[in-house]
Amino acid sequence: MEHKLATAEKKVLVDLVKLVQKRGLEGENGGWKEFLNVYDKKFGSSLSDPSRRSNDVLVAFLLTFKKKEDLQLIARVMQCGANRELIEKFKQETPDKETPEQRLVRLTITHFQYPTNYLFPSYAEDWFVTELGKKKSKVMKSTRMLAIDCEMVTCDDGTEAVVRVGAVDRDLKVVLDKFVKPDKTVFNYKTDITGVTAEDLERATLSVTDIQKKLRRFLSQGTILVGHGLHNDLKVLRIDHARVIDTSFVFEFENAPKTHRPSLNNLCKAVLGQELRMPDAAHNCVHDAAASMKLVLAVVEKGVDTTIQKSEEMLVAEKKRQEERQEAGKTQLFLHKIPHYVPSEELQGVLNGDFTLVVKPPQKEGGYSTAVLDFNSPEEANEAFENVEGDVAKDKSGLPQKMVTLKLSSGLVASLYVRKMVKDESLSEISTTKRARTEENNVSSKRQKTEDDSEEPKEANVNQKEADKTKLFLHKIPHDVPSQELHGVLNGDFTLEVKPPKRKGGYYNAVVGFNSPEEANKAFENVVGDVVKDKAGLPQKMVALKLSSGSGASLYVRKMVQDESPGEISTTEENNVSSKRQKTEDESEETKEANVNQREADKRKLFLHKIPLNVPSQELKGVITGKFTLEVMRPKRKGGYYNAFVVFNSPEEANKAFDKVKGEAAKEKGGLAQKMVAFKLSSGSGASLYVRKMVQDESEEAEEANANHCEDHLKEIEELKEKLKAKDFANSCEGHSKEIEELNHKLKAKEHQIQAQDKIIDNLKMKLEKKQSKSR
DNA sequence: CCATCATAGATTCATGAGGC
DNA sequence: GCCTCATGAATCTATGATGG
Repeated sequence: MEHKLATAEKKVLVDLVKLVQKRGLEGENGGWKEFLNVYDKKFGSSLSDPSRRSNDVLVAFLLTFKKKEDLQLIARVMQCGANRELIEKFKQETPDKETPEQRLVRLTITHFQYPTNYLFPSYAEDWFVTELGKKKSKVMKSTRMLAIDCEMVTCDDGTEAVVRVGAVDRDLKVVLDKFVKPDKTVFNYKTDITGVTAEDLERATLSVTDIQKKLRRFLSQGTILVGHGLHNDLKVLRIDHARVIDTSFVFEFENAPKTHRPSLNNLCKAVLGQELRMPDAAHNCVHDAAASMKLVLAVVEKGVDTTIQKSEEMLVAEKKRQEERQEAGKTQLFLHKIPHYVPSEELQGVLNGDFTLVVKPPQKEGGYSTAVLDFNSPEEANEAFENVEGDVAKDKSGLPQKMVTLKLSSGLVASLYVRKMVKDESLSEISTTKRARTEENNVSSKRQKTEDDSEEPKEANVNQKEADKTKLFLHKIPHDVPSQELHGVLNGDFTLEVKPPKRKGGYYNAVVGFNSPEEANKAFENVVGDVVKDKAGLPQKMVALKLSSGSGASLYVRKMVQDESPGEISTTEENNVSSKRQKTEDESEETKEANVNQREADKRKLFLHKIPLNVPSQELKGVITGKFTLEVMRPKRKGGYYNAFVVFNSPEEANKAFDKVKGEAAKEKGGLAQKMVAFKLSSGSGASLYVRKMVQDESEEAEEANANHCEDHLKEIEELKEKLKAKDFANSCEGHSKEIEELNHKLKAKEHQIQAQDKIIDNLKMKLEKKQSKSR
């Protein structure tokens, strides 16, 4: 074995390692990755693609297998690889001697799916492995063929069992047609498909082993086994045979994707010009076996090409299906990759318009869901799609889609995709060939590009510098900062043009457009923060802002041009405190409303975080009092912590529950109320976690709270000032100057904080006023 | 209806380079 | 030294086709 491995072709070794990996087999050092970690200290499992490893490593890994069945599998794969090589070699050396039958065998066993589908665990005892016969050249030339097909039922243990076997020889003579008695209880006969009933099986006496025996005499001397999807049949019959022709491997429809294996029925229609069975009719294994034999004979005897044109009928059917899909798709939009934690109600907010929403839950827990939106007319669907914020991209098949990032009422940010179900009107003609389709795509992407090219640069080129003077550039904005909140960063009348992050979870940028250079300048000066130069020498300020969600964020505000006269507007001017932010026009009603709704929802929630993984979510119910539902989030990392939301029916209940939590109240970084809770698990061990409110109290009484907050700060400032004075007074030694400086610094920081708070309060007041005037 | 399979698309993760 | 970005590999998911 060692010798065989050492001299094997790289491809064989690579396939072997991949197969071993796929089957989850482990050698003495464990699986492939574990082996790498032990064997290769330098790269370890980071370079785990077998095809990028040397033969030596591959062989060393394969030699760690010592179990008998593993060794047998390895030997078999080696044999398989050797066979393939031999056949290729045979073909190259004597191309004229290859019989048509042998050519089909070669096509089958060199098919890329052959190794995964036709390597059976035939070392097991109840398997029947056929013998080819001694003389290779004779075997290669044998043209005897036998087509088989089976009908299977599902058993109560979920496995499949063969219940009927049909076999047909080269002359289409039926040599076997028997029912098989399964050795397990049948769960589902699937009679409409198999055509087999419980009654049929009452008379059956044969077992799989009996069938193996009956087939044995046909399968010597290099007889070729023929079938459609033959590996399925061989698997249930537990027969391992080396010379096979699988018609689903051999034939392919022109222009069909690689993965689309042809169905037996379609092949019959296209190659033989006759229908195998009426639609919805049950299968008959004798007919199916005969059909695959006829297909092979068509190639062998009539020289039919194995790459076949789709029949007129197929094309028509395809076209019809596509048209139907198009028609239905015109009034629909498709949402996909929706994270599991997005409640379906919140999806309504993603799009505007009148539609019905059908959500398909994720297949696995914690997976993604999809949803279909049905509109009343194609126009409405189109309009709703146009209104979605985001860049249009094409999915794989050329359908337009946009990535949407939405903020949930829970404070989480989720991203999902909105996809149209049809191509854009202008290119909606249905293409029938692949080439036409790709051409169409090229045209459309080109068209998009030229549009983009012609619009943006033209505008920008008119007078770049003049235009830039009226702009400020916000950059390094964390992705979780909603663009609406950026309005609070600057005062003045401006428009905001948001550039989405280049990568998910990355930072995004925004261009702020003012009416005049002066306004832009003024707004920049009013930003709280120190001016620094960026790399290119443009003035910029770092801004720390507090989001309505309570968390903090920082970003940069940069001028787009050099300062012409830096002293023109002084930074020490006092007008910044009282200036009120004007509401920009592009802040739509919907977003405002959505924000309000989110806040309302947030009020009813508490956020538990840093919950150790060993705390069962059930036990969390003991930490919080009251009636609530618990939404547990999955941990982001193994061995880390997890978080959870506690949702109450009303904000009051949430507040009450928070107050009742035992623990010292503190403020987290973003200023939200938070308590650390230590408690005992039922297992006896202790645990601790944090309970946090989701919102900072706002408007009405909340504003008062904010005001109090400010008063607190003022007090603190007074105190600091007094301290400063006292220090000054007590000793003016130089040794204390450092301390004084520090205190001064603190003072300044506090002032900044107050300014920021002021701004937020102003902001909120504005919003409140606006809302009240609206509701009147 | 179900299971299987391969694939494409998307995200996550790890890593190195480079800015601040 | 921390942070981001770019890159590529690994991993996950939905999909669509097959078979019964």
